[in-house]
Amino acid sequence: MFDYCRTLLMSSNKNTTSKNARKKATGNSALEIYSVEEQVGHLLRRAHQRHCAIFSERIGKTLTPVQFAALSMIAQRENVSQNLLGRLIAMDPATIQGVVGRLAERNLIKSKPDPDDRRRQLWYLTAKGTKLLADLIPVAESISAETLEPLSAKERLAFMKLLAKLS
Amino acid sequence: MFDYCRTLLMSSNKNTTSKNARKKATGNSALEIYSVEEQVGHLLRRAHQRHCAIFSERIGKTLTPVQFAALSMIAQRENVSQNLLGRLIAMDPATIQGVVGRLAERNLIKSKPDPDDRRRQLWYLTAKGTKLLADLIPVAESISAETLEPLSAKERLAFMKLLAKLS
DNA sequence: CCAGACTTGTATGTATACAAACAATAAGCG
DNA sequence: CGCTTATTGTTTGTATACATACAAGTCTGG
Repeated sequence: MFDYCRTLLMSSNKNTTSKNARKKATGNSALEIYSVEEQVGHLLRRAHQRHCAIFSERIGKTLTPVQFAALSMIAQRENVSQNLLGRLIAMDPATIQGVVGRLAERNLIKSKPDPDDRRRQLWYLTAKGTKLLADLIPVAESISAETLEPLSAKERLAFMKLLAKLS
Repeated sequence: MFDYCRTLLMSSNKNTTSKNARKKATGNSALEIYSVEEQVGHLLRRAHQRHCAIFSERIGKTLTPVQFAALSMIAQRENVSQNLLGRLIAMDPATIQGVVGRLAERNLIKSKPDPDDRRRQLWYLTAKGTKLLADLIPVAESISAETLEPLSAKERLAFMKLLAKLS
């Protein structure tokens, strides 16, 4: 999963090299000047895509980035409800449900009813989940490093500061 | 679509405010120090999420960010094959197929066979697609601006430069 | 204490996003 | 020319991501 970006980087891209194939401007309309590739949104999408490709290369089929985030957060906040877990890592209730379900299916997390609220289940790591997470954290750190690898040490710091303001 | 991030920002977040609920460290293991929320990958995901929420707020159900990107690129490179289009905006062949299909269904784009390659269809904008794109480009520009709004003018420039290196 | 508002979790439907496998066509090479 | 390899597009299956609607439980103001 998520290897597409890498494939792109490695491919010869024979057909993408005709960079000057852009339409001749017949006027000055926005339509002929606007360039999606230079927009923040597109660059954010690409950067995230690249990160996921690196993640997938290192961690492969063990966990997805989102599953890893959920597992990490459950480690930080033991006995967390599904809903709160979602808010903590910015996931929709409908989304977190699937994530939690897949982690539970694999016995990485378990739940018990909340004594204070009959609607809630409180989630915690199993021994298997704890072990897996402990094994993966060093890898995750190297993934973060590789994601930022194109930047100098100074740039990395600056970038992280600015990025934090946009999330 | 994509309004979840906005909902989050606006909600009172009653249950997320207990920021010190983090487990007491009983040792010095990576497991108790590691913090997903501070990782590049997570921040990239959040920033992209926020951008999509802004996009959805402004453009709503008309087009998704990805559909808009595809439409824009077809405007820039008229008579582009599905596959090349995907490469130009960093989309999997399987993904771009669905995107192109939905745009075609709505008569925003059309295709003709490539005389040089019987496998290819060459895509171009319909009048309706051209009109829609022209109408949306100013909105898209304001979306980019709002996405970067938390940064100062200087910071925006710096951020875009660094982000471009990571995509 | 109770009616309305909110929260939690579920379900359904649509849209990315990608892996993997495939058929049809094209291109390269001996 | 045939053989191999690469490209194009499709299909299937899984995993986010979110809107929308909903049932069940909790909370709060009057």
